Amino acid sequence: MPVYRDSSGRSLTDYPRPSVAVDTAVLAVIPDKETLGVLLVRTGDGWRLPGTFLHEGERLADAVLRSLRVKAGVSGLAPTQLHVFDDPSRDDRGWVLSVAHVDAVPWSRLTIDESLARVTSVTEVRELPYGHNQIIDLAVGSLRERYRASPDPAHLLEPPFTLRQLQQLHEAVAGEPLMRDTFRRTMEPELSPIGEFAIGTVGKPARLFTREPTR
Amino acid sequence: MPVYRDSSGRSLTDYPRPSVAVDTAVLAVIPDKETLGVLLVRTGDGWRLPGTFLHEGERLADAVLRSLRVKAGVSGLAPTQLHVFDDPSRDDRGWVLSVAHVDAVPWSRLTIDESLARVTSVTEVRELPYGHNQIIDLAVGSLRERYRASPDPAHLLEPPFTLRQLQQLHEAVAGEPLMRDTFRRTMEPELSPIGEFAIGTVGKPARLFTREPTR
DNA sequence: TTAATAGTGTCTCTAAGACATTATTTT
DNA sequence: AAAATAATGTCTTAGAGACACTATTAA
Repeated sequence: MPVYRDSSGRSLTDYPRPSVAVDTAVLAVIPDKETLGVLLVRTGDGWRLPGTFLHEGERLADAVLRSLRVKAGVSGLAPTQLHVFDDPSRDDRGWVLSVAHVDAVPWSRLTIDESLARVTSVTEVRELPYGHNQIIDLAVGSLRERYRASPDPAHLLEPPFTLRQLQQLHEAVAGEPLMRDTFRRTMEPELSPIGEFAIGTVGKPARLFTREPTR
Repeated sequence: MPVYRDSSGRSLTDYPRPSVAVDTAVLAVIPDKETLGVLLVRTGDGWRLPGTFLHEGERLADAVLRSLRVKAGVSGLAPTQLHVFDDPSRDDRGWVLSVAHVDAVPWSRLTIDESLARVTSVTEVRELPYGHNQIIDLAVGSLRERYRASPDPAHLLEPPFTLRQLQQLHEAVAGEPLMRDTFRRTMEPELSPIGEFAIGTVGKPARLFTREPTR
């Protein structure tokens, strides 16, 4: 295949190009705390979001998946782009653009090597390098937005589940209590009762739902 | 300044890197048509969105502004990132990432060289190369979202203006008629009457507003 | 039986939508 | 005066929020 030449006879690689990295905020609901946490990996002198440089011919999403397989043992995610951070002085190693990503994962699917990574509650994250705090803010806002109007869009809950379980998940994501009546009215049209009921719980057994829409 | 070396003794530029481009959908309301238009520039064999390669050490937003100064004679914009297009086979010239941007500009500030560029109604845009149709769709959706809840956020209208002028602008952006009562109730809290009235118009003179919030 | 929780009914208040009425201008 | 448009009032309906009541389980 012939190399493209522009009007000055130069190929694309004759011009300066930045390195391109991906950094990802992997969010999960921490079971005991009932709150959103973010996956951080250890560096020489602190913590940062997992990230990697884009390899030749690689898709951004694939670079994200590759970085997460190694650092957190998770696969099968579907990362979403948030923003490109492009401040030339952002990274002291050189000219590096970073494409920030977000995804959410069920806690049970995170298999973390404690010596390499940990999950920190988003309200307790310290100052991170490379503007990673800003990525976390964007990521949390983005996830909260998605969870406002529809039931568990990131599939953090394994169906079937009860409305209460769903609401507790949404409250953990939102970081605040939600109103029961409004929550039910908003979510129920997008749920299907499977005709069975929760067992072994105190109180009247709750109907079990799947995420399938009613229509 | 010493060059950074990784654990293999290589610098960042020893690894393959993509070229990074910016492509921008510049949207404006076409006066006669009362509809959204997008700025297209001529290429050898058709039309495309204005774009350019990122120069060394340059910010993405500055690359956008540089490309638009030349092609459309507009300056002072504030482009917003939409998405990074990263399909390695997207551009037949090589490995090129494109960061799509959007901005809106008052029609009166577009000074177009007819031999280089034109503005086409977004409903009449033909098939474009490099996935540029998708950028236009994202751009229009993004602008419509911004205009749903607040009065002329992109400052397409020069204050002072009447509620009718504002509604006509919003209808051009939305691409559909809006309900007068709802529109007024939504927008009026974020407008300040300047105490003067439109003159030379048929009917009862309308109050003039500025975009300043009432609080 | 009591405590806990689910499911359902319903009251009030507000906002959206729709429409009518009045005010004030140009033609 | 007639036509046009702005400004305002108000009626109806739907939904949000709040709360009460009933149903059904475990302890």
